[in-house]
Order: sequence, then C-alpha cells, then structure tokens
Amino acid sequence: MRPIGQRRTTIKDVAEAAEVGVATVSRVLSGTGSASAETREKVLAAAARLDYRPSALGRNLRRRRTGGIGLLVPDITDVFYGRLADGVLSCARSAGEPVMIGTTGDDPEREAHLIGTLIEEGLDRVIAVPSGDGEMWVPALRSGLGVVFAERPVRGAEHVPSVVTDDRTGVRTAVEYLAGLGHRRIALLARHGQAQRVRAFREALAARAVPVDEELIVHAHATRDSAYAAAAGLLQHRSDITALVAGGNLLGEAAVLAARELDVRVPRDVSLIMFDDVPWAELCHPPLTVISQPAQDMGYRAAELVLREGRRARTVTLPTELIVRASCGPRR
Amino acid sequence: MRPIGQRRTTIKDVAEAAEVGVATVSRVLSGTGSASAETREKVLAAAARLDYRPSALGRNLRRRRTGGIGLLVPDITDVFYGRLADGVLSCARSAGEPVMIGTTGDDPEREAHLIGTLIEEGLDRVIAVPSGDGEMWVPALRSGLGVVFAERPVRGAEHVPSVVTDDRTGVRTAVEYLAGLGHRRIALLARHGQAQRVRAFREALAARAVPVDEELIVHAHATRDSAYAAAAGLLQHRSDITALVAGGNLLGEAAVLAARELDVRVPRDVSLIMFDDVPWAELCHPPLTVISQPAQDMGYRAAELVLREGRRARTVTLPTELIVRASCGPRR
DNA sequence: TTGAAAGCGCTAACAA
DNA sequence: TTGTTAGCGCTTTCAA
Repeated sequence: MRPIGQRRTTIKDVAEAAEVGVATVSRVLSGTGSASAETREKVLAAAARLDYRPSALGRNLRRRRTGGIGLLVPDITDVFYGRLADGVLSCARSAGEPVMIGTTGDDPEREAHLIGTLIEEGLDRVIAVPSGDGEMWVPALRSGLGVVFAERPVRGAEHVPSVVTDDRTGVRTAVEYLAGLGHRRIALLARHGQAQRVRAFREALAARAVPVDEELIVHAHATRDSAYAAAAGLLQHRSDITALVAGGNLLGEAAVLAARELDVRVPRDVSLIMFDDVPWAELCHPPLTVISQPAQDMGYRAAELVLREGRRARTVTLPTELIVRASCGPRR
Repeated sequence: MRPIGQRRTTIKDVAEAAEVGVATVSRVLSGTGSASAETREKVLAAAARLDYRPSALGRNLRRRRTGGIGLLVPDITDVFYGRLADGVLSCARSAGEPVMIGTTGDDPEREAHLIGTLIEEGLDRVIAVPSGDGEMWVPALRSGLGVVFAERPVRGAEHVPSVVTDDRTGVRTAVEYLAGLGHRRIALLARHGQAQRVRAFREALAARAVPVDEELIVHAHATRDSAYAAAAGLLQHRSDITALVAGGNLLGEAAVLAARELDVRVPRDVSLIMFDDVPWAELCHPPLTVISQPAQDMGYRAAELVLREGRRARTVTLPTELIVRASCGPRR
C-alpha cells in the first residue's frame, strides 16, 4: 500500500543534513540527554527543513512497547460506552497517547481474543469494561500488563485498579425515592453481571422493610432484544408491580417500549427510574427520572489511572445523582 | 511498566526449541513459503509449548507499516458515529485488523494533528469523517496513505474513495413527503458542511415549485448547544413555518427540545422530519418520522474499501429510507 | 557534549 | 525445503 511516494525521511537523513550523529538527533528531539545550544539549533533546523517525523515503529521496537492505550468496551453504539470512550480519548489526547479500541460484545471469549491482539500489538496499558468474571485477565496481568477496569468491579480482582459508579448509593437513592412515593412492589431490571446493583437493591428494600420478591428481579443480556424480552415478560406476568428500576439505558429503553406496547402507562400504572442520564431521557414521553452516572468522567479517570498510576491498585468510586423528571408518581 | 514478568518469548526461542532457523519459524507461522509437514509440526508444537505470540512490533518495523486501520470521527458520543465506528470495527475484526481511533471534534486543526499521529504510528490506512475542506489530507494522500472518506463527500477530492449516503434522494423524499401533506413553508436545519443537503433541499423545493426562502435554511455546528440555538432561533423568529427538516440526530434533538420550550406543538404547529433513525426517535413524543441512514453499514463498507480496494477511487452511495411515524401532519 | 555501534523482533532475499 | 544474514528506524550504552 504505502510505497508510492518517496521514502520516508528517517533520523539518519536528519543526522546527515545536520552533520551530526543519529544519537544526537535522537537526544535533541526526544529532549533526553544534553546538547549544546548550537547543535540543538542545527538539528531542529534540519528536522524542520526535512519535515521529519520520528517513526513510532522504530521507537516502539527499541523500547519493546507500543505506548498508547487499549480500550475494550462491550458496545460502542451504546451511548454510555460512547461517553466512556470519549472520556478516555479526551485524557489520552492531552497525554498524546494513541488509543486502540475494540468491542467485546460482552462476550468473554471475544474479550480474551482482543486481549491477545492488544498484547501482540505491544500495548501495555489497557482500560476494559470486563464482560466475564475477569478470569481471562489473569495471564495478561501476570505478564505485567497495566489494566484498569471501568464500570464493573470484578470479584476477586481487587488488586486491579478500577473506576466504578457508586451502585449501592445509586440503587438506594432510587428505591428510597420510589418507596417515599408509596411504592412497595418494586421490580428491578438488571443486566447479567450487575450483581452489585442487585445486592444493593435487596438491601435497600430490606432497609425499608419491604419484603424481597425474587421474581421481581429480572436479568437480561446487554442487547436490545434481550432487554425487551425481559421487560415485556416482567410487565406482562406481574401486573401487580407499581414501580420499576432499569439498570441501564438499554434496559430503560426496553421498559418504555414494552410498557407502551402492553398499554402500561408511565407513571400512572408503573413508575420508572432508569440508570444513566442519556439525552433521550428528556425527550421521552414522559421524560424519564434517572440516576445519572458520570460515564465520560469514568473514562477520563480510568485513563488517568492507567497512565499515571501504573499498577498500583486503587478503586475510584464515582457518585450518582437522582434527576427527577416525570416518570414516577405516587402509588396508584 | 511492562518489565515485571519474564522476558517475552521471541521467534528465536521458538527456533531453538524446534531446532530450526528463525526464518523457518516465521514462514510456518505466517503461512508464507513452504515447509515440510514434519518441520511444520515441530515449529507449531514448540510455539504452542512456549505460548509464543509473535510481536507486531518487530513485524511492523520490518514491513515499515503498522497494518491496522485509523478511524477519525467528529464525536463518538453521537450515536450516528457510534454506529459508524461499530461498522468499521466489525469489518476490521473479521479481517483481524486492529483499529486506532481518534475524535476530531469537527475541528480541522485537531484533525490535522491526528493525521500526523496516525502517520507517526505507521498506520497506512485511514477512514475519516472529514471535518473541513479536506485540505489537510493532501500531503498524507500524496505520501501514499490509503484514505477513505465516510459520510461526507469532499469537494475536489473525488479521487479519494468514499462512502456517503444518498443525500439528494433523502432530502427530496423528505421534502416531497412534506409537500404532499400541503406544506410550503419548509425549513431546513443543517450542519455546517452539509452543502450537499442544502443544495438538494433547494432543488427539491424548486421541483415542487415552492419558492426558496434562504432565511429558512439555518446552519449550526455539530454540538448540542449550537444546534439548540439554531433551532430555537428558527422557531422563534419564523413562526410562519409549518414544517422542519433536521439534517441529523443532534439537530433533531435540538428541534424537539426547542419546540417544547417554545410551546410549539409537533406535529400540530410544525411537522418534523429528522435525518438518522436513532433508537430514541421512537421513544420521543411524538415518535419522529425520520430519513434513516445506514450508519453501521457505512462504516463497514468504508472498512472494506480501505482494506481491499487500496487506493482506487470509488464512491459508494448508500440509500436512505423514509420511516413514517407521528411527527408530521397536514398543513395546519 | 558527542558519535559509533549494538541491538529490539521480525521478514525477505539469497544461498545452500 | 531450509538456514544465514541483512536490515527496518530508533534508543541507549559506552568511549572518546
């Protein structure tokens, strides 16, 4: 593909033009080591004149690492991960680091495969939204890969730095709010793997002394179809519920769609709270009350962690916020 | 960061273990050249035993290119570009190519800078949603970079392969539909750079013999704020319009929000058609009639083009589709 | 302060 | 069919 134009100018060309050794050019351009003002001038001038751009290829090989950040998210079409990615990119850009991205589709196998690719490419820093139990990360971690987990905590991987939202408080806030409106038959629509939120949900109910009906905790995969099936099933079989908490924007979307389809009116028949404040929450009918999560901030912090902190374990927990709109009402 | 574990196993280790030369290992593993069944066995076994992963670093340097695809989009939090990126990733994955991503923020300067980074990294294939007049691509193209433009055609760069939507037909379909409902004062909310759509808009009006009121063609930058300002301004100053075409989902979002804010009812006061069928279009109140664009397909095709076609100029035009929902009504 | 030289891990040309 | 060898462009000793 490439070889159509002329040969790329290399450090050697610059050295020749500046009448110095390649090592000197390297030193001056990378700011390492010392050089006389005069030499520096010569080198800089020559580099500018030849429009020299150091090749990352040579540098990477020599350094035996690529630099740059790997980013693994389940689904880039989900705005939540879009915003997370945006945060990562924003931090990476200010650090001058390139970002290699891959989507796992929430499939551990695909994730494992992507990890392999990243390592092969020489990346040594990765931000990932882990899709499984984190098992596939063990060898990579052992080999010295710098990993930061985002959004989802991994059980048994507390030694891996991670950035998560405060699920416990978020869920409690939602449940408290609904309970305050008089609701007692509250359902939870969760994604597989959101164990934390499910636990928090049970706790929050218990704290309000409302009995936990396990049938009202429904799981779905992170796809529109699965989410819709779960929401529809719930709404259909349990017409006694008066409130519903959706654990993410895909689940919330499914809930709205299913409710409409089944002629369940929001908030008259059931109140709805969704995790994640996406733009459409406000455009929806009715506008959705949400627990917002700082997705873009999460990405930014994860990037900071992976760039600056190295391997030191550290978990950053980001706060959520209840934004009241019009999808919740008093118990009918 | 990396050097914590043991040294990575290299091709040399495998060669030793298999008792063959490094070239043979390279040949067997890359499938190039020939090797006796016996040798192949030995090499494969040794590679497996040592858990060998060839380093892309060495290969890249030798080949003087990184392989992989660079992807430049204006904003990854915009679902349209999210889906486009998803298409690229999907094709890249089946081709086994890594993807390096960057966001331009629709800023030509930032875009130029990113191009530099990609070249520095040794990438020689890029898919980009160009944000300016494409001027900054000239040197890159001349140096042999394989570029495919997506979504937006670049004037004067017809020799660069690109994948775009059929703007002309899309816009005409929208205008025809609105005109068929009796509308004559139709406004267009366009992003800067959507010259094609603006042109098509004028043509479509002319075809229906409705005079073009240049004041009804309003431009905005690709941000929520700019889009909102444009939409609000239009709705406020020109209460005589009865229909509005939004040139993208951000603009449509802004139109809905502004209409709501100004107490302009859709579709009673003004009919609304939005480009791009995003999930929330259906959740919106009222559900939005849209001109859908195959964003993910666009990404996939662009990736195919950049991977398979090399530099051969070729423009792929993808069809749009009118999806009628409830945001358009007869002229009041 | 500077330059020569030794590789980083791989592939491809060449020779055997 | 196989092995030897010469780099790819860069950084980093090591001596001067």
